[in-house]
Amino acid sequence: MSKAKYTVTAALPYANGPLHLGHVAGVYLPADIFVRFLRKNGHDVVFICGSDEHGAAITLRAKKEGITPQEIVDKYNKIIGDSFRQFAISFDIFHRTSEPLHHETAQEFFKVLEAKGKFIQETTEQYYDEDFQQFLADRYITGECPNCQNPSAYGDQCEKCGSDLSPTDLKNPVSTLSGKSPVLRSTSHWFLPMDRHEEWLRPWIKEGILDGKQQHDPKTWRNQVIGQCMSWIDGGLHPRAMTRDLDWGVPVPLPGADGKVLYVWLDAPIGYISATKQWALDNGKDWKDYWVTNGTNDRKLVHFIGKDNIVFHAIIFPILLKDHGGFILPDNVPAYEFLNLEGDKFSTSRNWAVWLHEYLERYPDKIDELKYTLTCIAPENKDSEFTWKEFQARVNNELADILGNFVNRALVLTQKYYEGAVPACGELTEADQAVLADMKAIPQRIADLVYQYKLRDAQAEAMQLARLGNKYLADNEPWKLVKTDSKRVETIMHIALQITANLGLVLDPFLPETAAKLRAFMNIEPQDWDASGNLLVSAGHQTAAPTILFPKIDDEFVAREVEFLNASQPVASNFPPQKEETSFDDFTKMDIRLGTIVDAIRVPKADKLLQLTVNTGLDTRTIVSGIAEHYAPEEVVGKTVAVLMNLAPRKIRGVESQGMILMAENEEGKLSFMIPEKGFDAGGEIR
RNA sequence: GGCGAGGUAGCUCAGUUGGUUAGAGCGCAGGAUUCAUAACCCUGAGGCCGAGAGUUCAAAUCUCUCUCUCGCUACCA
Repeated sequence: MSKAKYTVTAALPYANGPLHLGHVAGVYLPADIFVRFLRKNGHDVVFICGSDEHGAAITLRAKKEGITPQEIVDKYNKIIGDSFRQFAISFDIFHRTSEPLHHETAQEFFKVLEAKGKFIQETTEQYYDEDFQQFLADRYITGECPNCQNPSAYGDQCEKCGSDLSPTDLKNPVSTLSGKSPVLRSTSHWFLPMDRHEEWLRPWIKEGILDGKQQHDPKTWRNQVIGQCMSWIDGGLHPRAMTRDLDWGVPVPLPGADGKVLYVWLDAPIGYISATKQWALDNGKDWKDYWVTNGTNDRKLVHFIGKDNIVFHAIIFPILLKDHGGFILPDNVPAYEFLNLEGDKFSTSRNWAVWLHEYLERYPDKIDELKYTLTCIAPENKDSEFTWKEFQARVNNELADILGNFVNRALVLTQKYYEGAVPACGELTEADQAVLADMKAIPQRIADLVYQYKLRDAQAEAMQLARLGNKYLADNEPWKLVKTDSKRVETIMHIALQITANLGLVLDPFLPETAAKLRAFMNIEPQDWDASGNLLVSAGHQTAAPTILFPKIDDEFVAREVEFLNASQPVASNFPPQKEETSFDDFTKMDIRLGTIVDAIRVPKADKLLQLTVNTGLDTRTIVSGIAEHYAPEEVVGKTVAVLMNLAPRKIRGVESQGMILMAENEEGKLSFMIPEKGFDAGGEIR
C-alpha cells in the first residue's frame, strides 16, 4: 500500500519586511519538521512557500520611500529566501507571486470561476479621480447635500441632516485627494457569495465530512480553528469582493477591467498552486498529482499558518477550490498562536524583535539550538514566550547536558575501550531487552504525535531516547565493570551505540544538522523512518571520535542579547510622509482653539470612543473622540486641549460629534493631547 | 461592543468521553556517582487547576456570571 501524497504549504510571508522568530516558531519550523518527517516516512511530499508581493501596503511603502514596489519586493524576497535557506527550512520551492506563472495561474483560476458563474458581478458608476488615476471610495468625495444643501456632505452620508447618500447624489462633487471634480466611470467588481456555501462547510469543518464522505479527522484540527470557523459560519457568511481597484497585483483578466487586480484572497493562496507548478516544471513532475482530487483521501493538503489567517485558509480558500472543482481540500489547517518576546509582543515598529536574518548572521553555528528551543516553546495551543534566558537553559540543560553529553560519553568510552570499533553484543539481560524495547517504541510514538501535529511533544519524545541512554549507562556502570567483566561491558557499549545511532535518525526531522553530525560520528548513512528503533550498527563497525555537539551558552551571551534587544531603536521612521502643499487660505479655514474637557464618558459598545463635553470658550459642546484606549474618562476631565471647531458635525455610534480633538501620534500609534505649555484657558485660538 | 481561543506547580506546557492521592520537562532541595561538556542517575518539596455561583454521589473537565491575555470584527473626522 502506498502512502499518502502530501502537499504542505507554509503561509506566504508578506514581502515588505524580514522574518522574526515569531514567524519561524509559529509556521515555518513546525511545517519543516512535519515535512522532514513525512519524507523520511516514505510519503511523497511537496513543500511549498513563496513571498506574497502584492497589495496596497507595498505600494504605500514604495511611495513613502520613493522607490518602486518591485524594488521593495525584490529586496525582501531575497532577505527572506536567504534566511530560509540558511536556517535549512526545506522548501521544495520558494516562489513569488510577482512571477508571470503566478499571474497566469491566478487569472486562469479567476476565469474558470467567472465562467462557471461562481461570482456575483456588480457594475456601478463610480467617481474616478483623473489626477490620481484611481476610483474614489465614498468617503473620499465631498459635495453638496441634495436634501439640506450642506456644502460638505460626504459621499456616503450627510452629517448635517443625517441622510444616507451615495456619491452620485452629491451636487458639485469634489475629490478629497486632488481637490478637483471627479468623473463618473463605470466599474465592475466580482463578489464571492460565501453565503451559498454554508451548507457544505458546516459538516466539513465540524465533522470532516465532504460530499457525504469522511475527508479528514476533525479531532486533529485545533479548537481555535474549528471554533473560529463555526463562529463565522453560524454568524452568517456574506459576499466578499474578490477584486480591487489598484495598479499593483494580478490584473483581472477580463476586457474592461483595466486598473483592477485580484484581491489577496484570489491571489496569495493561489500562489501555493503556482509555486507547485513551477516546482513541477523544474523537476519533471506533474503538479496535478499534488492538487487534483482522485476521489480518494490519499492526496492530502496541509496549510501551516498563524492564527490571524484561519478564516482565510479554512473557509475562503476551500470555497474557491471547491467552486473551481477538481481540487483536494485541506486535510488540516494547523494554525499556531503567537510568540511573545521577553515579556512583550513582537513589534516591527518598535523593533522589538529577534530578526531571523540577524540571528543567522551572528550565530551561524547555532541553528539547531534555535530550532530546538523554538520547537519546545512553539505556541501550539496558546501564546507563548521566547526569552534569551530560556534559550540558554534549553541549550545548556537539555541539548548539552542530556543529548550532547550522552553522545559524547558513549563515543568517548568506545574510543577508550575499543578504539572506536563497535564491540560485539553478548547475551542480553532482561534490563537490556527492556531498553531495546523502549528504543524500538520511541519512533512509533514520535510518528503518532507528528501525525497529530503535536510537534513539541514529538521532539520531547526524541529527546527521551537520549535520556534512556544516559540512564542505561548510569544503571550499568561500564566504567566500573570494565575492571571485572569486560565481556559484559562489550554488550553494554554495543547497546549504548545502538541508541546513539538511533538518535542520528530520530532527531533528523527536528535537528537535521545535529542528526547529520551524529551520523558522521557513527559513520552511518541516513535511513528511512522504518529503520529507526532497530539495531543499526554491527560489531566491528568503526565510529569516529566525537566533537562537542553543543557548546554551553554563558551568561554573557544572554546579557548581550537582552541588551542588544533593549538598545535597538525603531527601524525606519514610520511617520507618514509630508502631505501635499496647501495654501494659507486653506489653512485659515481651519478654526482650531483651546477647549477644556468638563466631562467624559465612554460611548457604549465601542472600545475606542469617549464622549467628551468640552468648554470651548464660545460654547459647551459634545465631541466624540477615539481615545478611549489611551485615556480613561476620569483622567481627561479638566484638561485643556486643542480642538478643531468648525469640522462638519458627524454622528458616531449614534452620538453627534461637534468638532474634533487634535491628538499627536507617536510611532507606536500612541496618542497624546496637545496641551498649551503656559496653561492658557479655553477659547484661545490656535494659529 | 460582538465572536473565537486561552488563564493548570517558580518557568514552559500535558490533562482524552466528568471518577481513586492533578501530570511532564526545566528550575529548586537532598542523596548517589565520576565514563562524560562540574555533565549523568536517584529521591523529594512545590498547585484552592483565574474568581464566584450552580448541576452531580463525583467537576481542572458540564452550565451561568465576572475578570485578565491573545486573535478576528465594529467604532476611531
